[in-house]
Amino acid sequence: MEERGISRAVIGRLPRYYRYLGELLEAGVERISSSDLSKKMRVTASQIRQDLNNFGGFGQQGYGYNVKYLYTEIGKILGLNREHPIIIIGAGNLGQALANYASFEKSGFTLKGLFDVNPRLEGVSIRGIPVRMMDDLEEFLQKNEIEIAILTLPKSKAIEVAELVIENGIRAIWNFAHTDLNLPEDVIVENVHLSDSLMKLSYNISRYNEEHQK
Amino acid sequence: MEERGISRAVIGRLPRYYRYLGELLEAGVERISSSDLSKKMRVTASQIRQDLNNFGGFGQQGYGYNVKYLYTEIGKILGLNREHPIIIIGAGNLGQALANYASFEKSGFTLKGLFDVNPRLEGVSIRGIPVRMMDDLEEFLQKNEIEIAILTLPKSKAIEVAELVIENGIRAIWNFAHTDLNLPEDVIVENVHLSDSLMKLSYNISRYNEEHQK
DNA sequence: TAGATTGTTAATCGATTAACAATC
DNA sequence: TAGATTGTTAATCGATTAACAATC
Repeated sequence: MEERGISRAVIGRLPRYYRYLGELLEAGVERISSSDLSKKMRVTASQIRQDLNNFGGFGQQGYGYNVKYLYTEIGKILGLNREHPIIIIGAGNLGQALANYASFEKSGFTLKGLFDVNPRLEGVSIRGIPVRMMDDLEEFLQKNEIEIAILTLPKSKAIEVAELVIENGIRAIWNFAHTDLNLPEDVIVENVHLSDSLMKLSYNISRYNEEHQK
Repeated sequence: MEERGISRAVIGRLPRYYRYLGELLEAGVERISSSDLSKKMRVTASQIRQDLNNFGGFGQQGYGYNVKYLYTEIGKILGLNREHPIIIIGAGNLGQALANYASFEKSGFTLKGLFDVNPRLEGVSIRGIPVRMMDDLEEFLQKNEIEIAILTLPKSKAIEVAELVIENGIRAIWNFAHTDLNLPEDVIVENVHLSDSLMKLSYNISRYNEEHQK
């Protein structure tokens, strides 16, 4: 159904569309036109129609888009209709914050395991999932089908742990270590750099200050 | 020095350049050519030169770029040479994770205060900063010059708290609530949506799976 | 000087916007 | 049917890449 060769720019916008449609759905809105959505999201109506049409016609002339249908279809494109078994490696504050973030579950990301080196965390459970020690990781991966490993680890550990999980069948990594992981071609990685986003904020503040003291 | 009208795309790449240059600096590398940097970062050398030239000539023909100088200059462009007093509102796992992230300090973001509604956190300190109760926020903002408020709050609280801090002089917000904040024009906001990044990972997995079962 | 590599212009490519015919 | 709004083509705009003259 979905065509190959959709541009990065379009994909990058889909999650945001999905979120806004989710909000409309919760608010009980049944249908919406590209023009109304564009006002809400501060993008052009043209772009919304163009983006959606990459995947086929989800709307109807003279009517607009059915919110629930569109929400579901974008969910399918993003793969949110399947289950994604995940584990989190590194159960510090960030690991625990992610583990507690229940909305992931709603989108199909189900937490199967939590790992850490810190023996003090042994016995601790988060949302019913016990923190396991790193020594048990390899065996765990062999016994359980896990799709995504979420790494909240210090830079120094991230690379070796990434290699370990890949050896044991993991094909996708969501990386919060403060370094880009450069892994084999067939491993799918998203490197998250919160500090990049903070630096952009800082840049915008600088520009703002410059303009306002002229 | 820096010109107006630099494109978003360029700004978006600066933090990544900055990070890589930081790594080179730590590794003791003194100079680097756009071509070597391009291999390391998997972008074109042309793009690196084009990007940097938006801000003036940082390199030297026949030599390349001095790593330390370039690092410092990009830091200046991003505003990392100034101090940015910050507070974190919401001292749960995510708030604590951010408070503990010491590298922020290195880039000029100094933590001045931590706030939460949860009385159980009263008395808890993170890196020497005590968690204060939300009732004290307004007074605190009036007595201290704070530039950035970091919000790690549930959706339902985010909007009212954002309005409160803005009334008390905050001009920049780094927002981790699961909703976009639409605030007055003169407030600078970065909305962080971790789930967007996870959805992109999910999309990439889907495409990968499609291709490999053909 | 010869070699290397930038700064910068020109060419290409892709993404966004505008416009409108198709159609519900 | 008339009105509304999509799907889609064409026009515009911007960003990336290629090429090379300037210069260290």
